Amino acid sequence: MASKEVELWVQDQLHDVIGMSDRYIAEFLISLAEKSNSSGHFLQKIQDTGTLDVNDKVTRFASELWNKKKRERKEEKSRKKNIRKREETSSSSSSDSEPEKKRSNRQSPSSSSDTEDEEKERLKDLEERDAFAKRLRDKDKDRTKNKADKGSKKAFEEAKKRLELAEKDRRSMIPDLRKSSRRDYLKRRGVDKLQELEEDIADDEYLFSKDELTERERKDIKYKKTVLSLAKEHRKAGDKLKEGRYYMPDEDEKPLEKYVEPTAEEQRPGFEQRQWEEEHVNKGVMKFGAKDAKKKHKEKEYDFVVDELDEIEFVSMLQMPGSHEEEPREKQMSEAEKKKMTIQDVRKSLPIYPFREDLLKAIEDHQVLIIEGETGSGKTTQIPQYLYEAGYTKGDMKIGVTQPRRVAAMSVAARVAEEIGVKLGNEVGYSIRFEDCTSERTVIKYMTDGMLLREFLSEPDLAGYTALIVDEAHERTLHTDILFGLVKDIARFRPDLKLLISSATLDSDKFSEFFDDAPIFRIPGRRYPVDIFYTKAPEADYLDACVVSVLQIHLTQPDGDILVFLTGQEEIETSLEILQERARKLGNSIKELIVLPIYSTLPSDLQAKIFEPTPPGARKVVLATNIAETSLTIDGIIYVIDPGFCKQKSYNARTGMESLVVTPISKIQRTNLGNVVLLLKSLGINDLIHFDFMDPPPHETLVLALEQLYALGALNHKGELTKLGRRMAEFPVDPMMSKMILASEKYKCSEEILSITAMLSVNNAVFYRPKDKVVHADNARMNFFTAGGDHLTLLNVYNQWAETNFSTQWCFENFIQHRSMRRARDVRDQLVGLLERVEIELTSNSMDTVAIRKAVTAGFFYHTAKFSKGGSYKTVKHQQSVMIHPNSSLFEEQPRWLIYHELVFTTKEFMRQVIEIENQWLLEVAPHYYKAKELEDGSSRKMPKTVGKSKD
DNA sequence: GAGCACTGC
Repeated sequence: MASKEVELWVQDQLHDVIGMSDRYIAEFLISLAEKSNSSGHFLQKIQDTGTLDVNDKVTRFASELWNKKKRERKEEKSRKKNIRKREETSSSSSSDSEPEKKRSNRQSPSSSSDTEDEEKERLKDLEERDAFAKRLRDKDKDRTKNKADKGSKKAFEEAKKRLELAEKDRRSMIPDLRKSSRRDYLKRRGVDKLQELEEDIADDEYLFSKDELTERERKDIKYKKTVLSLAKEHRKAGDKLKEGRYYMPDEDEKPLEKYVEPTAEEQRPGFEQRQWEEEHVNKGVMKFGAKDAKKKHKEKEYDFVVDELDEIEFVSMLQMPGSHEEEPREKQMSEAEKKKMTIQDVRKSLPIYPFREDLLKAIEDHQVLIIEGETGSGKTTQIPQYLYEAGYTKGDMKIGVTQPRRVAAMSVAARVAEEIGVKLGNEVGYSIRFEDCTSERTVIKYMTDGMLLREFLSEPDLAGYTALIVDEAHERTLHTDILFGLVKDIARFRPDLKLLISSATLDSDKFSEFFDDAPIFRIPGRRYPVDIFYTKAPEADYLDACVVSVLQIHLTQPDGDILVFLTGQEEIETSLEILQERARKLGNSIKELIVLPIYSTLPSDLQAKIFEPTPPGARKVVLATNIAETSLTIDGIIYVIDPGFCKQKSYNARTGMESLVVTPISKIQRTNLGNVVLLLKSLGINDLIHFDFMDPPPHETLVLALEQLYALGALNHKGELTKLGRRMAEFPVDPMMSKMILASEKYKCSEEILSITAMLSVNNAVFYRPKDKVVHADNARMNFFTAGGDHLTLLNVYNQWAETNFSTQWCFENFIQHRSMRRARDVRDQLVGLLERVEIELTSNSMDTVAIRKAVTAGFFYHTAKFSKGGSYKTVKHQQSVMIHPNSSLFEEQPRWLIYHELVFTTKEFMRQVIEIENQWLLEVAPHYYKAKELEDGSSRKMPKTVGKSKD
């Protein structure tokens, strides 16, 4: 936990060290220090950001800060005790004392301490809450029995499809490659990188010559040397190498037939035949980013290219060798041979296989094990099977495996089901939001980490599991972080539960430390060699460079589609135009170039175009945002152009220190913790301040979340979960939303509120607004405007869509994004189920917009703003100046009082999704939070009367 | 008068 004291100290020092100071920089440096395992390491990290010249001052500062943090951590550790009580929330009085104090000062309805009545009410509520929780548990028991087969066929097919298109490994490989390419690009930007590297090595040798080096440091130095020598060789080779690259062909020269000196391999007899076979095998299996071991082809087919016309300067070039290189490349097998390879053979060929026995032994010996292994080592698919084969699932016990992404959970489960030879959903299943493909037979269960978190609600001790694998732990989502704290705790009182934390190389030490120095099991080796090229990417005009690269590839390289990563819609549209224009100019002299854009807000029918097979003789270019990085797979892509730029506007990014922003400061600061707090409280964790987070969120963020939950009525004045809070926890939405949903019971409009919630949760992706049809799109949007505000407009959209029987065509005609609507429907369906679960009836009251708006107010009274002057608003609690977003239906109306759904800071502080309310409602729905005095209008003029019916 | 992208429940 970053203490205020240290932060202030850093801010102070910064003036001296870099001549300026800023809170965010201070926060950033502190978090950097926290993540470093020595002050030297910390200094290196500072250096890596490329923003500070490392001089004496900086060095001294770094060492002081690191030591401060170290001391702080020590103190923290000794203070921490596991205070948590594990039974279903007891009504004991152990609770957060801090927020309580704050609350009683500021917000308690009566300033006096607990009256008798209050105490009675509290106890009654707790009783009701526990009774409710028990009912839920009973319900869950019944339900798990008939989960089987529900929707599993559809899910099975879907997963199969996904599997064919994509394997998990390639999904994670591409982002890894991109990440490392970006990281290195940033690290190495500068004038002469080679020189710097040389100096670096010299420095290392000088600085650490006397120290005992760790394995990694040795590796690191060796790596640097390899890079240097390769790069030097490359330089020497100079033009000779360049010739092998793209160039603009002369008119009469056929680029593809350019003569190349035959290699030894080529001179061996039968080469052409082999080459032909290879080509055809590859045609069959070539897919974008297919880095997986199963498809057997080498990685070299993908070039990461960014270059200017004929000036390609590699900053560094190296091959990360694969441990299996000495074996014949399986790629060279004939198709018939390939088929012979049974699933078992494939399993045995994975890098993890030789370690099977050792691994099982280690798992047997240790309760918690950190598993470190490269992507592609087979850990995700194999370890659960090893455990299964070793009998860990005897007696209907389960092995749980978490994945950070839905598709990963699905496709890996499908893969493993296939390997074991069972139907997906039977012994092997997966569980993700909107889709539960498991049955009572399921013993290996893949799921998203968020799903496991939800599972805690109904099974707080995870009694059904003998082993839990947290895969891709290095991705560190908020969910996994919480999961770590929970499982670490569970492991203490369930010694039979095995805990495996699987991670790529970087962070295993940190995981080990967190899990009380758990041993690390390393799986060495990489299945296939991977080539990485870093280019000295020009910072300016990189868009142009991309376009040039595309054309170069098109003109000079063999068939195969191109994928270009760009940062946003605007750039995609620009390059689309340029490419089409240039291709047109070249006319019939070149093969057809099909340019297709893809970004998240593009309607799905247009998105689908990128999956259509490329016609013979043509080449497809896909211009994509990061969307393609993780969530889709395109056949036929052979060339990937990645300029290494990543737009990352963080909440804090307004400091002008852009290079610092490359590392986001903390996900937690941008996330609403309320949800998490509610979940933890529901799990009986009362003392959140001392919850064992791997990286604790800022203290204030936690306290704020607690305060907000109190105001919403989810916690009582002792910080205990109320019945309302327990019910709210069931909903996978932010607390204000779940409060709004629960409040709809009282106003008899739960149907409407659910629709609104669903629509709000697909935020800002409802209306489609293509650049070339702005006017039409805006008109279409305005046609949906409904008196009262944006929530009602969204409701209107949903209802109209529902009336057309959820028609795609209708969406198309009305500039509505069908994909978002489908998601809204999924969300809504889920919410309907949950509403039933928390014992609330579905009721509809669509005409009474006052009721609907009151329900909204009951959840969002925090977000009240009052008209001030000059078209601007002031938030009631913080007197912050805000504006209505220009897209809002109330942009011109400017009602006196309104509730906003969220604040976004772009060019100004905007309220997005606003709804008109009356100030009196605030007293009705949140009397404990608002005093009548705060809500005085300050004007003699009365508000237009709209009570009972909305205008219009 | 606006406008980076993506993941998860």
